[in-house]
This record gives sequence, structure tokens and C-alpha cells, in this order.
Amino acid sequence: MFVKLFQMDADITSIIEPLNEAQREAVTTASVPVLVLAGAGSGKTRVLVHRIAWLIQVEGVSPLSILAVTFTNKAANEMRGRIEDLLGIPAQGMWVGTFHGLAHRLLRMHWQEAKLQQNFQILDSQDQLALVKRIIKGLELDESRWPHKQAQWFINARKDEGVRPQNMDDGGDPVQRQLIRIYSAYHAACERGGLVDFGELLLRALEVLRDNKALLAHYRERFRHILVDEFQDTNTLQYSWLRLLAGDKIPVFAVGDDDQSIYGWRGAKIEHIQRFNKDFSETQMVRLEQNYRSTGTILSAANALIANNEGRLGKNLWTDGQEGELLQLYTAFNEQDEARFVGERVRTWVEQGGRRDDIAVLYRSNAQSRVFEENFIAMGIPYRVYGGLRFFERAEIKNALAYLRLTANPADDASFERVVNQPPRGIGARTMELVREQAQVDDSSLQQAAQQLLAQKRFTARAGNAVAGFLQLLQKLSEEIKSLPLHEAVEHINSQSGLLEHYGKEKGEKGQSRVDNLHELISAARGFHFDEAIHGEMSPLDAFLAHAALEAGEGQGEAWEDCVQMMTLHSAKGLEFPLVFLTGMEEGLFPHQMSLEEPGRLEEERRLCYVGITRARQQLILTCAERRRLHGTDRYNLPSQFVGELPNELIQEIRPQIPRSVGRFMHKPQPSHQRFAVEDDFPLQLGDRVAHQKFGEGVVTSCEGNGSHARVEVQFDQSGNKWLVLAYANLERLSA
DNA sequence: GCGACATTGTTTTTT
DNA sequence: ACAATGTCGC
Repeated sequence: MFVKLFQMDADITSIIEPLNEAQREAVTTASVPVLVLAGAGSGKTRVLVHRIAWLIQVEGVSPLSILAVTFTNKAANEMRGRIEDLLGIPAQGMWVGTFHGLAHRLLRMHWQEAKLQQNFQILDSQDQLALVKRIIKGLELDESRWPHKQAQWFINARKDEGVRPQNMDDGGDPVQRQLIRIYSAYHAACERGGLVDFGELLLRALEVLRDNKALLAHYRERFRHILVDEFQDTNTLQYSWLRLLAGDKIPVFAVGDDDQSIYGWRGAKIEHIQRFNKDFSETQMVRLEQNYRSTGTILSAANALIANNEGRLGKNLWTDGQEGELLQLYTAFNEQDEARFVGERVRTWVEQGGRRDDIAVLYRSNAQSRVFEENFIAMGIPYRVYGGLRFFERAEIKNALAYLRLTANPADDASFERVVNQPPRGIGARTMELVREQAQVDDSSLQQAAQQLLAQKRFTARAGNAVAGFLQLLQKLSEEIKSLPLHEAVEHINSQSGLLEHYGKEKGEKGQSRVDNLHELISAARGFHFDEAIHGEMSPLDAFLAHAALEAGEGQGEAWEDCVQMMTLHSAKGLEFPLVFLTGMEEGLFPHQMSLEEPGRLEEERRLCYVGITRARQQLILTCAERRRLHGTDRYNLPSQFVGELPNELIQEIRPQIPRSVGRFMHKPQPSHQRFAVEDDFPLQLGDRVAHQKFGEGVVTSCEGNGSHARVEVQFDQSGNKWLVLAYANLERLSA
């Protein structure tokens, strides 16, 4: 007894000691729902990990009855690793994973209850888009009137709301009616092909628990504690799933930061944080406000900026560390100059003994990276760009996987379409049209339809041969790889499908890198670990295919060289760097034009800026350009209103030495502590609606010059984009 | 079926 | 500007 108590004490110490007061409070609360408002850099992952350790080692909770959910695989892996480090044992049997990963696991275990095919395959968003496109074609809708992207967005939004096509009403709206038709046909195609998209994983997982009382009871019995990371990012479906699973007995431990909610545009609802206290009873709220990352100056700037948002739960970051250096602001002439400035600062940093991978160059949109890249290359500065195409999303990889999927599930029409003529084997549009038609008539898979047509000799001789060849190939492949270990199966597919040979013939570096990637796929298969706990009774092949869809892999290979890190603000969330460049701080770019139009969006942009600022540990440098070439035309942007919202005394301005260029800017009304005096009183503002005698109505999208040289760019509703000289154009202003 | 031209769309990204 | 599609003629 004594020994046991002593041991327990030791465990408690290691769990509790490294924590501050607030963290400790969160980690040790009794089993009630807890909402931890964790500011940037306040040790949120640490709190989650220590909470789990606390539950297991102090409260004696079995690891088997803990469910921990994150959004990204990276976060899930990190959490798992840190739990194992802290506990010193493998986190066996613990359900730690992403919403999608856990939903997938649930559906594989209960595919019958979920009314799925046992060998269902996962569609990633690319696959989904391709399928939607085909559905629209199949319904003989005009593709220009029914953009596939919009239809995809519609379908995903409905799934997020948990709405099925059969429960929808068009309310007499013809547009709605067609969209429902598309959704409906898409859904039917998925059902027949055994295909499940990302939204479907979540929705099915919700439905299967909701509609099976016994199953729900089982899981409520099993999971006694649920922990959620990045709670502000949950969408409606994810939140409903959590609530359903938690019922009113199981305490949810949610960690999030309303100020870092930056995914509203893809369905995340910040309101879930606010609803937490209403939806769960006897909740406890803990704020983590002590920041262990940034200097006092950086935190003051962040606090001042985010104070401009309304309806916050409220939080003020503080540190007991150094005040640190001032923020710096460089107003460049143009984007070239901006890149040059950043390059020089990188050089200085390195000369002073700093590491390049301690530096991040952040920007609002990916297109901005190019100028920086070109400049870094010219200056001989190694860099790494995050984001972009990921390994399992590459065309050659998806093609090889499609062959594999067809051997696993012959009904997978999405994969059939993908590789039927890849490499080219003489099966063209005409032939496929016939096959699709037949499939529709028979309500069968494309492969079956092709078989059918072949048997009935309904192809022309040439097409028939080609189709027969393809079907035989598929047949042969699925038989041959049955007995092979996974990586040999991949190797076999690569060579026998003709893909390898095909890409080998492709000229230039592109072909070579595709061949390399196909070889890399074999290594990925060899390195893939089948985990019985996760994959259950799936075949290794199915498990690998699911893994490929759910974990798209890295964008670029591992960088061994010490290089500058470049990424969008969105992908920087969760990371930290001693030196951060926040670039392109211009109105229209950041906040982005698209977000300026709807009111709620601006606050999200501000949160994005807040995220950017709080990435910096020691020094933060802001840059903007007076003139920027975007989509082929020069724009004269004002500095971002967010720069104006930062306290003057925290900023040191570094101005170009040469006199300013001729362009004068337009302005929007800015907060009172606006730091940029705008002297002219231009009669029009960005966003104004105007009418022109010849061109009709439009919106002012940019302005330059002043007096008699003043020009505005107007995006006309009918007549496109035009630059007009105000003195002659005789524009009529319609609204502010 | 393939290469040459035209058209289009350009915020953010995970799963 | 520019890349990534889509269309058209051979």
C-alpha cells in the first residue's frame, strides 16, 4: 500500500510539475466537461498529453477507454508520440486519430450496419471532383452553367449539414432542383461503386451510431473520456458526432482558441466553442494565457490586433520573458523589392550566425511564393516551400493506385475512368461513351458494362480489341498480385500496367520524376505497417489504399539542408520560428479582396493575421509593396488595415531610400489610429458601384494617380475589366 | 489519339 | 501572367 502510494506520488509529480497554474487546473479537473481556451504558444498540446497521462496514471482510467481526436495526421502522430514519451509505454489500444481516420476505422468495423460494401474505397477531393464532373455530363447539363466545383461544394456543404438528397426540397427553385439532382446522382454513383468521400466518412459514422442504439451504447460504454484538439475547427458534422458519442455522461475535454479559427470557409464553426457551455452541463472553462513562445512586444501587437474582433471569448496573452525588439515594417516599391529585402535580411541573419530554418516567410496566397523563390535562387539562399501537390495526389501515383483499387474493387468506376486509357491504349471518348451508356442501362459497373458490350460484339473491331486487352490486363493483374506481398504487388502493377514504360518515354525532367515517384511508391508500400488494431480485418492492400487517401503524405521530400521555410499563413498554424516575415501586408491581398466583401470574413482574416504574428518567437518583420503585379496587371494597394491596427510605438518603419513612385493610393475608411496619412480626396473608393454610359454597371477594383491623371479600374458586369481616366469617363457613383 | 490552339480561372487546405 | 484545362482539326 505504502509503495503504491509512493509510486503514485512520483507519477503525479512528473505529470504536474512541468505545468503552470492554469495548465495544472485544466489537467487535474474532475470528470466534467472542460473547455480549455488555449492561446497561441500557451502549451495546448502539453495540456492534452498531460491530461491523458493524468487520467491513466492517477485516475486509473484504462487507455482503452480514451478517445482523442485531432484534425491532422501530423497532430495525431505528435500526440501519440508525446503520450508514449510521457508514460514510457506504447499507447496501445488508445484511439488517437483524426476525425476522418476514426470515422473510417468505425466504418470498416461496422460496414454492414453502415450499409457499405466491405471493400469500399475512399475518394479524395480530386477523385470527387472528377466524379461530379462526369455526373454533370451524364445528366446532360450545360457544364458552363453548372460548374463542377460549385456542385462539389454544394454536395460537401449538404453533407456537412447532415442532409441527404432524398430529404431535400427545392422549394420551387430550379437551380436548387438541379443541384439536388446532381447530388442525388452522385450519391447513387458512389453507392454503386462502393465509393466514400471525405464528408461521407463523417456522415456515415454519425448515422451508423445514431441509427444503431446497440452500437452507440457499446461505444458510450467503451469511451469514458473524449478529448478534442483544435476545437474551434470542428464543423457541424464533427461536432454532432462528438455530442452523440459523448451523450450526457461522458466528459469531453476540448482544447481550442476562438482567436485562431481560420477555417470558417470550409465549414468550421467557431460557434461550437460558444455552444460548449450550453450543450454540456456543469462545464468548466480554463484559460491558458501565459505564452512561452514570443517576446512581450510581439504579444502586445497580437493582443492589440485581435482586440478589434467582436464577440470573442476574451483572452490576453502575456509572458514573463523579454520585451524584445520592435516589429519592423518595410514598404517596398513592388514585389521584387519586397523579395530582395527579405533575401537581404535572411543573409544578415545567417551572417550573424542564425540558422535559415529558423526563418519563415509567410504569405496569404500561394501565388506570392514565386517571386521569393526566384529571388532566393538568384541570391543562392536555400529554401523549402510547404504545401502544393502531395505525394499521393500526384497523377502518376493516383494512376498506379487506381489499378490497385480496381483489383480490390472491380466496381470502382472512378478508378476505371481514370486508367482506362492510361497509358493510351486506343480507348477513346467515343468508346467510353458507349460503355457509360450501357452501364446506365444495366445499372452496372463500367467494367461489367464493357464486358457486356464485348460479349455482344457491339464495339468496332479496333475498339473491341483495345477494350478486350484492357479487361484482360485487369483480370491478369488481380490474379497475379493476389499472392504477392504488398510492395511486390505495387512493383508488378507499375511494370505490367505499362505506366512505368509510358512515363519512361516522356521526355524531360518530368518523365524522370514520375518514374522516380512510381519507384517511391514501392518503397512506401514496403514501409507501410499493417496495424491490426486500426485495420482490423481489412486486407493489407485495402489498408494501404485507405492510408493513401487519408494521409496524402508530404508535399516535398525531406529537406536535409538548412533552408528558409516558406508557406501560407494557413499552413503556419501550430508552428513557430525565431524570425518571421509577414509579407504582402496589403489591402486586397491580406485581407484578401474576397473576404472584404462579406462582413464576417474580415474577422477571420484578422484571426489569420493574429496566427501569423504569434508564430514569431524573437522578431517579426512585416512587408508590403506599393505596387504589385498580380494576374498580369499592376495594382496599387494600400497597406493592410491590420498594419494600421498595430500600436505605432511597437513598430519601427524602414522606408526605401529613394523617393516614392508616382502612384498615389485609394483608401477605405480606416480605424482612427490609422498610421498612413492619405492626403487626396479621391471621389471613388475601392468597391464602389459605378455606372458608365457605354459599359453599364460595375465595381471599382483599383485606382491610381490623382488630379487629372486619376484612373480607376472597373470590373463591369457585362463588359469586363477596364481602366478609365476619371476626368473623361463620366462615371456615376451608385453606392458606397 | 494526339498535338496545337483557345479558354478559363486564379484565397486559404485537411481529410 | 500564367498554368491548367478543354476543343478542334488531322
